Amino acid sequence: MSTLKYSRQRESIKNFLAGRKDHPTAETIYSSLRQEQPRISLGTVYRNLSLLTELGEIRKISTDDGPDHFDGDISQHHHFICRQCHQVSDLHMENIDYILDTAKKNFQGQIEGYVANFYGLCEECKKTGNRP
Amino acid sequence: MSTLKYSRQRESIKNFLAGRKDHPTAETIYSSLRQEQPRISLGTVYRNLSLLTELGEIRKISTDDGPDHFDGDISQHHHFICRQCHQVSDLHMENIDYILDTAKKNFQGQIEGYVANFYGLCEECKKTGNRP
DNA sequence: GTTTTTGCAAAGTATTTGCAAATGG
DNA sequence: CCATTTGCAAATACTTTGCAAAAAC
Repeated sequence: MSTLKYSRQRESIKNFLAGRKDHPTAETIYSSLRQEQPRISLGTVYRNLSLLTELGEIRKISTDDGPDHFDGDISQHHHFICRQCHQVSDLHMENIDYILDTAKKNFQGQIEGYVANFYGLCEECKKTGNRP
Repeated sequence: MSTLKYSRQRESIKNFLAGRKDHPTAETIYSSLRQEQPRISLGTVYRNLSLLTELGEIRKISTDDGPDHFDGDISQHHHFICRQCHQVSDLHMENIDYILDTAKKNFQGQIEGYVANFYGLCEECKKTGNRP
């Protein structure tokens, strides 16, 4: 296995994610970082996002459609995805990890984790009454 | 809005899904149906899968990586995705819809539904001791 | 006959990868 | 120096789409 070396790009990506409450896509991260580091490449962003996700330093949020989003907050929480504007927001709520126990009851394999995504209309889209 | 016309291709796709307990991808469905209908196209498969999903006659299963899977069983249940072989299996379990109520407590938007995917090692991969 | 659906191929979106050069330790 | 990371561009994976022909009604 290989040792991890410091990289300014990776550091920026981590910092960028840490400083935001929304959940940007690779493309968004790329565009933003490019203002400070004009030579950073999209490939590098993707490579580092994958690496950081594997390391468990950030979380990847896959939705039913569109690109993946990324979250610098790895604390226990879930996400809400608006079916209208596709915004991803945090959904801090009481711990529901007991659904793991419920799931394990009738399953032979080894369950290690779960992802719960909630769907609907975000506050904004609800207000503006946008149609499905 | 437009009226729906019968199509042999759409019917085959529905039947194919109804006759299986696994959760094939568009590509798998395409390959299988092609043995009976050599001229069916992948585009048609995708178009019908989207349509059937919108109509609520089948379910689309998006995972953290790889192509979407499809499920002909629209009864209330969840899915387990093996991190090793990427197989998707059914996880019939006690109803956990109350997590909706838990989620709604601290959220301003309108939550309409959720998707809970469970991850880990399937029975097979657990046995054969494949590494992560 | 009119509308919907198809097959085909081409385009679109999201992501990964090969490689030589740059950077880190 | 040697190992890792980068930028760039090309490649890949998955899905959607335009259009003329075929099928449904």
